Parts: sequence; C-alpha cells; structure tokens
Amino acid sequence: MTTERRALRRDAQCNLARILAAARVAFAELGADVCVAEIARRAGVGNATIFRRFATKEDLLVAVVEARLREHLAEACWEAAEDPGSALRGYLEAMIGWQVEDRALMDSMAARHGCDPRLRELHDAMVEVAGRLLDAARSAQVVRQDLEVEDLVVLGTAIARIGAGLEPSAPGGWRRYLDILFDGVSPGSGTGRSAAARRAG
Amino acid sequence: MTTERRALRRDAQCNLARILAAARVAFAELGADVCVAEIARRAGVGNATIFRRFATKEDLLVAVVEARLREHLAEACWEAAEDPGSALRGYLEAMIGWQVEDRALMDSMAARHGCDPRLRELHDAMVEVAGRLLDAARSAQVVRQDLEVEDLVVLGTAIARIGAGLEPSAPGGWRRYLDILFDGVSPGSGTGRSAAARRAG
DNA sequence: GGATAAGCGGACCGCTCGATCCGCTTCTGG
DNA sequence: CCAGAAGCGGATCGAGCGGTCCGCTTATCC
Repeated sequence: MTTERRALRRDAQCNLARILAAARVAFAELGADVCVAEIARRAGVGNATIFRRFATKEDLLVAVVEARLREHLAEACWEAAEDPGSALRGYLEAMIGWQVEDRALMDSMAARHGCDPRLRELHDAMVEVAGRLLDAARSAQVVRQDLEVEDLVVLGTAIARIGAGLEPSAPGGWRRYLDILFDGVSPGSGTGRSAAARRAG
Repeated sequence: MTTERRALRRDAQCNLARILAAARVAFAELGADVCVAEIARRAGVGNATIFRRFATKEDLLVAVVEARLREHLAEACWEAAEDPGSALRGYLEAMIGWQVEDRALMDSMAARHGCDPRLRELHDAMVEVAGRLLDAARSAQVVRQDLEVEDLVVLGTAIARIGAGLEPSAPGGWRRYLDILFDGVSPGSGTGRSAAARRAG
C-alpha cells in the first residue's frame, strides 16, 4: 500500500527510534498537550527532525498511542478469566490502568468523536471485546440487564480520569472507585469479587 | 475593607454589567478557556475595557463563577428533603446539574488544588454540607459505611464531566449514571429511589 | 456650555506553540 | 576516498493568547 521510497540512513533510523521513545514517555507523563520542543529536547534532536518524520504533531501522537494500544491488546486475554464477572472487571481494570499510566492514551480515549481513524479502528475493536464480555456477564446475571456497552466506555474513561487525578496522592486509589461502580453506593450489595477483595484488605 | 474610590460613571456601569453578562454566558458555554477577545466581542466592548475592571482573566472568571455559586447555594435547601437518602441524592443531582449547565463552573470545581481562595471557601462550604448529608445518610444506613465525603466530591465531578460530554447527544443522560452510582452495576441492589424512578419509567 | 477627569477601544507587545526554511554536516555507494 | 544525496538543527514564521498603551470620546459637575 505505502510505497517505501528506500531505507532510512542509519543515523536517521537511530534518531527516529529516540524520537519515538522520548515521545512515548513524554506523552505518557504529560498528556497529548506536551509541546514538540519538549519531546525534541528529551530525544536530543532538533524539532525539525521530528517534523521530517511526522508531518504533524498529531501524526506522532497517533503513531505512539496506536503502538501502545496494539501492545496492550496483544498481551491481553480477558476471555480466559474464570467467570464472566471477573472477566468484565479484569477488562475494565486493564483499560483504566493503561489510561492512568499513559495520559496521552487517556486523552485519546476520551476524545471519542472526531479522533483519528487509525485509533478509531482500535477503539472499536476494544468496544467489541467489551460487548462480548458484557453479553456473557449479562447472561450470567452478574450485571444489571440494562447495562449497555457504551455505559462501560463512558464509566471506564470517567474512572480513568479520576484515577489520573488521584494518582499522585494515592497511587492505585482508582480501584476503590471501580469497586464502588461494581457494588454501588448502597449498602449490602456486595455481590461481586470486589466485596471479597475489600474484606481481604 | 475594600476602599471604594468612587462610583463608576453611568456608561461604565452599563459596560461592566454587559461584560459580566457576556462572560457568564460565554464561560458557561465554552468553559474557562474562552479567550477574552470572545467575551469582549459578545459584550460589544474592547478587550481593554474588560482588563480595566478585572486585572486578569482569572479575576473575571472567579467573579463570574463565585456569583453563580452563591446564587445556587442561596436557593438550595437539601436539608428539607423527606429522607437522608433523597437529600444526598438531591445534593449530588444539583451539583452535577450546575456543572453540566456551566462548563466554567465545572472546570473550577475540577481544579480542586491551587484554585482561587475565594472559590476555595465556597467549595469548602459545599463539602461541609455534603459531609452533613452523608453523615445523616450513613446513620440511616442508606449508603455504605465506608463512603467518605471526598468520594462524593470525586464521583460528583466525574459524573459531571461525563454529563457535559454527553449533553449534546443525550441531554440529561447523566442522570442514568447517577442511578448506576447509587445502585451499582450489580443486579438486585435497587435500594435507593433511583430504582423506583427506573420502574416508573 | 465648557473644563476636565473618567472611560474607551484598536493597535500593539511578549509569549508559546506548531510548523517551515536553509546553510551546514554526515553517512553511503561506487 | 570522495561526490552527492540524505539528514540535521537553530533561526524563523504565523497564529492565538493574555495583557498594556495611548490618542480620542463622553459623561459629569459647576
């Protein structure tokens, strides 16, 4: 499809790798709003070198986020969980964890509409997985019947945002809110594994 | 305390009122990031006229948000609710509704740390009210015992953010997520009034 | 009605950011 | 080894922002 003109010069290949590595870290730490100059500084290159490989900053962002999403998806296997309830919870836990650890990924997931088609495709794939897990959980009666897959997306991104804000003061504190989401604010509803986890400490 | 130099000229008073009105609408619609030029345009004045009354954009924002918060607080009376559960829910519903209708208010509430002391004071007052309502709800056993007032703040702002994003496509759709928060994802936990509301349609 | 201070607003400044330009350097194939 | 292409990066542009300046207008008070 893409006609590869020719191989990059060796030093250019090295610079490209450093750019991608620096961008990955910088985007993860500071979100999609990091300025290109900061990434160039971390990579030890001039900003023009970045724009020679990526036409726009958005292109670089998409490349980095797409790569990270593919890695995550490749190593994930929620279907292997012991029961539909913990499978669904595992999915949400993973998705939120990724976003808390990578603010640019979070930004990209939050911008559901009008985002880049490449990310859109991956996003849709993840939603499809979520749909299957949700169907199974619904059939097993471990979640309310009126829960839609869009609800999971919305609630997942919301908890991710909570978690990102909470992370400096209470690392991992977002799991508590995933508990609340699963069990609810009301008392005596501890039906999921989160209630057991809370008992265990 | 503040030594009032003298009354504003009549036309200046009029302009100040137009600035405040325009800023209120613009901030509510577009959030705290609206540029001053846009507010000036809407008010039909030059941008310098705004900066003559408010030293910084932040001052204008705080003045507008503070006024709106005071109005909201003045007309609210959650303590009058019939039971502690609906009082707490009414409080959250109001808080979230305000933020969904006023994006600058939402931005200000979300920026909990390092925000202006004037807003901080009002924020603390609201948290105090929430604390009293939560205590009552806990005593009445209508919420889980480990729920803290900080949880309410965090979850409230999260749902507000959900709602703001959802508002164009599904106005009022955030109430569904307040339901889920109260009842939980798990089935058979419909103890609050939200379950009754869902039954009623 | 006129003197005068108060008020006005468009032009402007300084800054940041994404993106481009161009003279210089460095890798590479023959 | 060397010609020439490929690559490099600091300087620079242009747009958008918050905030300031200054010559002109207008309300106010006697």
